[in-house]
Amino acid sequence: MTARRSDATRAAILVAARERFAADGFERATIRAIAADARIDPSMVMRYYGNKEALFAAAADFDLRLPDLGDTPPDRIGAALVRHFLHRWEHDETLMALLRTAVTKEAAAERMRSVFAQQVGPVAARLAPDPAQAATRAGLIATQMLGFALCRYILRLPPVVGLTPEEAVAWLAPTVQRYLTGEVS
Amino acid sequence: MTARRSDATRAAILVAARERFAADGFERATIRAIAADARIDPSMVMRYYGNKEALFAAAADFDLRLPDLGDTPPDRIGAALVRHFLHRWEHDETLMALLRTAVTKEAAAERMRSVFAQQVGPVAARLAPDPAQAATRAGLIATQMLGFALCRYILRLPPVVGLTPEEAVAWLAPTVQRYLTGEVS
DNA sequence: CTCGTTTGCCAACAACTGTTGGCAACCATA
DNA sequence: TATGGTTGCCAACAGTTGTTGGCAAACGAG
Repeated sequence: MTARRSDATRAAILVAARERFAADGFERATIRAIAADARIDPSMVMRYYGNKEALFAAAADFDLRLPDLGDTPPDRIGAALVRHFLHRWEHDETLMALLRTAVTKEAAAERMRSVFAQQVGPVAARLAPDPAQAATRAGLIATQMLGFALCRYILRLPPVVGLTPEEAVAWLAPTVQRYLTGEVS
Repeated sequence: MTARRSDATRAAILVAARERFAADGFERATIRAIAADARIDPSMVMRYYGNKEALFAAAADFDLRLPDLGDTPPDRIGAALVRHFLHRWEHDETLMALLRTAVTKEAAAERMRSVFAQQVGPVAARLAPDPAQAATRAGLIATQMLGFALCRYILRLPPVVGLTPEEAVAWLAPTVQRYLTGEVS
């Protein structure tokens, strides 16, 4: 596949779309605003991505990129996971775009579900004492990590915004660790 | 103040507005749809509530109604809080309307912040080992409770939806308890 | 150079949005 | 019964939205 001359435009649209979706959510991010950011005509967005939903699907294509964790001591996996989540969240606005949209668009919610099922699920499956609980444990981890992101990056609750990354890890790691490997109460 | 003849209409509008805001979020919930649900003309909504933002403010007026907890053993407060949150969430769509909107509307986010600061804050202030940490502890509780609500009621992650209320309490109570009274790691 | 394709912009459409003003029916009070 | 405010609906406005079709310039293969 040879590089097309319009690849730069396509990429610029994608970058602008991610920014707008992350900052405003799906409905408030308009094609016109995205096109203006990318310095092209709104009709180009339609030509290259079909429609707004497809553009979002392309812009919100996301991978958690969980590290292997194979050589991490089992009792430190919680901290490693929290640290990784935090890092991903701070350096990639795709997650923010996805969450802001998932709250009101079923298609985005479905993608969020699959991200956690396919990427956190396996980690839980490998480490949970009882494999039958793996999905539940992955779900519980999702509640804590997504809740933290919601409060810190979206709602911007002052006490949560004020935590340093290491303080956040110190507080959340035991929770995630317990959800992953702890006994059922 | 004598009861006006239009009070029933006002109330019907508010009920319909809460339902729509909870189900669709602020932008997708249209005045026309709300009016249709309430079986009145869209212009009535404007006459009685001024504009859409004011209508939302009226519909999303929310109180967590945290119980006194004065006679609850300190080590059971976590469970009591989780149980109460769950109950509130299942029986009042106002919280859902608020959360769905807070993700994209700053005014709603601000209300969410004040709900937690003014209603969860005092509980933490009374029970936290170090009063200086009260706000942080309240914030951490918010991350877990809002994250759980997000995953269960909005994103509908299957493993989280599948938990019975008592299972949810069993899993989350230790987390909330630690955030409230546990030592800093 | 020539010609078909690609890239881009402009203008417009149709649908939907929040919002407004006017008009008819109703009601309580005098 | 007359009057002034209340309740409700209809029609319309102005702005914004996603989306489309056509046209001009630039490009690349022959």
